[in-house]
Amino acid sequence: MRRTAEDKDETRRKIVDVASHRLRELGVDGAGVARIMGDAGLTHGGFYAHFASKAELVREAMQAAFTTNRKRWLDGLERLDDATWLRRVLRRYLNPTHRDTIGDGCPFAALASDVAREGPEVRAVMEKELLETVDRLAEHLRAAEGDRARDRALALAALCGGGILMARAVADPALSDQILEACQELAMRAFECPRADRSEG
Amino acid sequence: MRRTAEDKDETRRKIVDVASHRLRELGVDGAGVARIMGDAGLTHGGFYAHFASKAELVREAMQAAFTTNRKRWLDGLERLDDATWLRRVLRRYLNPTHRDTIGDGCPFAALASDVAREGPEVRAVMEKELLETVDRLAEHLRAAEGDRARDRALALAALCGGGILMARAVADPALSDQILEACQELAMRAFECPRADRSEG
DNA sequence: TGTACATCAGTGAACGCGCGTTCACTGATGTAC
DNA sequence: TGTACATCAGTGAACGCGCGTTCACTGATGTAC
Repeated sequence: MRRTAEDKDETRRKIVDVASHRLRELGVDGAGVARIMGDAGLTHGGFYAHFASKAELVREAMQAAFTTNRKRWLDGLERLDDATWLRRVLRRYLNPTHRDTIGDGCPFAALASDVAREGPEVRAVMEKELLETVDRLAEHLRAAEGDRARDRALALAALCGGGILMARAVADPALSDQILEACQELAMRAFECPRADRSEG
Repeated sequence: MRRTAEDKDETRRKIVDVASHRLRELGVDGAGVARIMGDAGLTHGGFYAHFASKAELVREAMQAAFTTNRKRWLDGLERLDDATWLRRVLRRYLNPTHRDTIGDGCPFAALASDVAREGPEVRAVMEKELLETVDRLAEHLRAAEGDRARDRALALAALCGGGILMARAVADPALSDQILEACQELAMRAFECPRADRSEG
């Protein structure tokens, strides 16, 4: 069954991709090596031909999830003015579909309390990826906020992540929707960009 | 070794108390029945004389943690005007000591992404307890926000919980402190109560 | 071109371990007479 | 008051299970001659 180096790379990417979804859905403890390998169409024994440990996979999968998600939230909005840009990003992120598809969604929201219990290596990956996103947000706050743009972006990220987390932690769907709306509104107000009407795809 | 009914109640309370701390520290999966019973000074076999299942304990422990924490954040501030009250609550909650003592801290922040993966019973407990806290916050926003007080309080809770979660998820202590400060500042601005100086215990 | 050999991605059984849960038991206590 | 019995909180061994990890192996491929 030997394949070329390219085949091996492809298998490895497949494992990371599956893991990035299963980790978000099931948590770091909940997503086992055997389950991930099985979903990638492999048996669990071969895992250590690709990764030194589960911890290494967790780090890579988290990184991959962040990369995909940044594109999802931020791409395609390049030509908008800052206020409109922010409104669009908030509406994309604090969104019922995002809330309901945890396996595809924001890895901070999916894994925040798991990562708080992990060691410094995992937290370092989370930090690097969060800051990458925060910097992207800060670019669009700089004109209004100047030197405080990064601090504002940190708090905005906390509000957004916290909003999704709270919306997922309650039982009543109507309340959950209300949380998402309320977080959007507070963010709009904090950044002085009044809420637009509901039109947009 | 039979004890009176009062002794049994006390044992049960002890188990719930230990569990409420261990769950926050180690997560729902990480805090095992044997570990919790051991820390309560018992053997694990006796667990089912007190609880129908681990899930039942998780629900009770979460509830107990919320009750203790509400007192911790909200008590002793009764005579303050709304703006000062909010400033004090934010400084108590978005606090490095709170961040560093996860086992004693806010159960939403400790367990948010765990609970997002749990069934409706656990989420119902989380919802009930979150709303109890949100109502307490809303009382102090009503004068300024009127009918929107509850929505504002929901978003404020998301910002605070998200702030602690993010502060715990990063590796660099200085950045972590900065996140806590930035969240306080954004909340102050959103509720138009300018930041006071650092004095207060 | 044909044959022999080396490589190594992936297989599948097995390791020790801790999980939630069950259960026969022990032994201090409360109750009945 | 003294004795016999019933109660049941707590003990500790055991259950099946899935975990992360290890390892001897298989067999398709690339390379050497």
